[in-house]
Amino acid sequence: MSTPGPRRITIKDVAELAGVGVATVSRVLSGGSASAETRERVLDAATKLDYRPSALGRNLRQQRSGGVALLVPDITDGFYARLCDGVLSCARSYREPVTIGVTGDDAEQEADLVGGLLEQSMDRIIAVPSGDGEMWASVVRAGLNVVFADRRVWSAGQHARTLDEVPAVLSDDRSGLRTAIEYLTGLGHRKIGFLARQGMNQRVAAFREVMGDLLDEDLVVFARASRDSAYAAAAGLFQRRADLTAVIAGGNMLGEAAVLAARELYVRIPRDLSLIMFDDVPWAELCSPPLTVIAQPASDVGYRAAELVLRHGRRPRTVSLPTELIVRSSCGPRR
Amino acid sequence: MSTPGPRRITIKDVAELAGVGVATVSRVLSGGSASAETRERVLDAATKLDYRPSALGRNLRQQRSGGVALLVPDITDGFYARLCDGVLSCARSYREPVTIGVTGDDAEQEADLVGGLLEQSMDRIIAVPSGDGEMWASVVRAGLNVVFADRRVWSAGQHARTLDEVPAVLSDDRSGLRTAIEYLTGLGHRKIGFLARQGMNQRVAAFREVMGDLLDEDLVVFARASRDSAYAAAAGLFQRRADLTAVIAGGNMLGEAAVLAARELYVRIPRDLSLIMFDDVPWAELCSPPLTVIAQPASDVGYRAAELVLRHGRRPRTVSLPTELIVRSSCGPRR
DNA sequence: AATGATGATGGAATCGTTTCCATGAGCACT
DNA sequence: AGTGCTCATGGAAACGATTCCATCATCATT
Repeated sequence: MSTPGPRRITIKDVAELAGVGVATVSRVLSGGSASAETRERVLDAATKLDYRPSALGRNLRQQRSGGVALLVPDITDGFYARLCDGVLSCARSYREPVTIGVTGDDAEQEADLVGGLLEQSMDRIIAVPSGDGEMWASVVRAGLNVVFADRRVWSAGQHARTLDEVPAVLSDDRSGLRTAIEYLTGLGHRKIGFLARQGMNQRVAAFREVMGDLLDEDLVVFARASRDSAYAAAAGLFQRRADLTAVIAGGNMLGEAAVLAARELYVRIPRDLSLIMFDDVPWAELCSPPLTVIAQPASDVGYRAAELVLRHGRRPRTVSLPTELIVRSSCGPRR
Repeated sequence: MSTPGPRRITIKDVAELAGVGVATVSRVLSGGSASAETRERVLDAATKLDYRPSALGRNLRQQRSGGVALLVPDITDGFYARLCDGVLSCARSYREPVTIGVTGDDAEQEADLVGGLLEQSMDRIIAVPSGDGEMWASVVRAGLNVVFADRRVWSAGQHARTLDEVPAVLSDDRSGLRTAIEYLTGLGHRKIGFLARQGMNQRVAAFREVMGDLLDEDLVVFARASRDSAYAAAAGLFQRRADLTAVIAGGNMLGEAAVLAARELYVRIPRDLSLIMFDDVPWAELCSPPLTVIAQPASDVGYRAAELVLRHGRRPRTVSLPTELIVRSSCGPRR
């Protein structure tokens, strides 16, 4: 069926043509020391033969496969798509392949995925973590090079130490939220709701903190990862609490759900309800009315995380990227 | 710094504990023949030691690394994000890791990426191809297992044969376009424009064909992959041809650009201009006015493509998935 | 001149798996 | 009893790189 084909060019061929040993070729090609003359001969031979080192051989020897793994909850969500894009673009400049896995914000799936990566001897992971600290702690202790992006796992119990060591690139939810809430209170709003997705602990915590006395725990609701669940959460909140005058959606899917639910229930934005959404997606401007948003540097988060995991130099504990309130037309004064 | 740690459990350890040779262990674990008793002993030993085969060793021996590569123009585009999601979800059920690369619809970057994959000895690629046939033909001849998704490369010259053999999963642009154009002509439109992105040859060809006598070549315009370019193309078209009464956007980024440009230029949709967009994204419904779209089964395209490349059974040449016109409010009668 | 330090070099081991091949046992048939 | 067949089995050879280690040359220092 398939012809034997031309044998792959190996380091041995290069060594032979250059009249040196394989060890020397390896050294030259990976930047080790060698005399100028030898170096030239080797390089010559390599180009003449169009030699491409096999990642397979290298990987086995080094007991680690190259490349980076990236775990996100949902690649279909514009925010994570941009985050991926950032990672991809950084990894590209290092010529490192990126393996992507979708966790669906589910601890079990995440653990599964990580298991697969372990089997592949992947030792660099960028993750938007969903699972419990237990699992991540064990991964870190196994010597894997982990960087968290967008959120980190809560240090719990005995693993606190291990997990606090893990670098993370986050967007500064708190400051964005603060600006947003100040903006809303400035417009007279007092009953402000928050639409969250499970796993958004950090963001919710920031909301609670910034709201301070104004906080009404009954106004923060959680949805699962699906669109339907987001819609249900939004619709439920709107119906349950007629006194609600403003709401902050914790992500673009939540925002979408809020707009839809509002429309369905004849709640007019911004007349009856002011809406601010986390994450500035292209359609926020196309929406009717154009949505006021807290813009997040999704792509930068990914890029920086990739840098952290790839450069591997001195590692700052955690970096926090600024968010920005972009005012459009979805907020109005309290009526 | 790092402790030597417990040595990895290898097949040799299992063999020793089970009192058999490594060859036997390998056979048992990969479903070869062995006596019932031996099989049990091996399986026992493996679980007792919590043995995980190393993908590295296997890969080197088999001269191919597992997993699938996926090349898309832009992961930030909702359509391709869904396509990725489909691939990911299929690959998951085969426990195969997926490596994603972004081509930016650029032949050179694509070739670069493919080079990287070659180096990794990846031999299964799902691609939304951007590059020339030359390159893909050589990849296919090198024995790689390629499946095209969303579009295929045009068979040119001597490579026609090779490339026609490559399976592809496409969405049936033609039928969707036909319905859309019939819908528009039914509303009285005659001057119908098409906003395309470079590389959308197939879709443009379908447009030309379906339009037949109505086709005005001056009304089909091309943009590059960026948002800005899409906006420029749309705005340019709207300004240049005041007699335009309807336009079809070849993708969601083009549609977005069209809405924005129209708004900017005080072109009212659907009063002054009817708009139909390829791809039903969540925000199409949130847009003002809600957009009439040609829905594409992006996720299915990805899923089927992954199936094709992974199952590798008898391979149908090409499969075409249906598209559907979803009428909302962005089209009106010609004025 | 003897000694030591430095640097370039190549042979060989190593990584963990799959697979080729030879061996030997068991069995049926002549 | 001898022959041939089918199995299960294990040793050993790949796969292609990196890297340890020993060797040797060169040069400076005492």
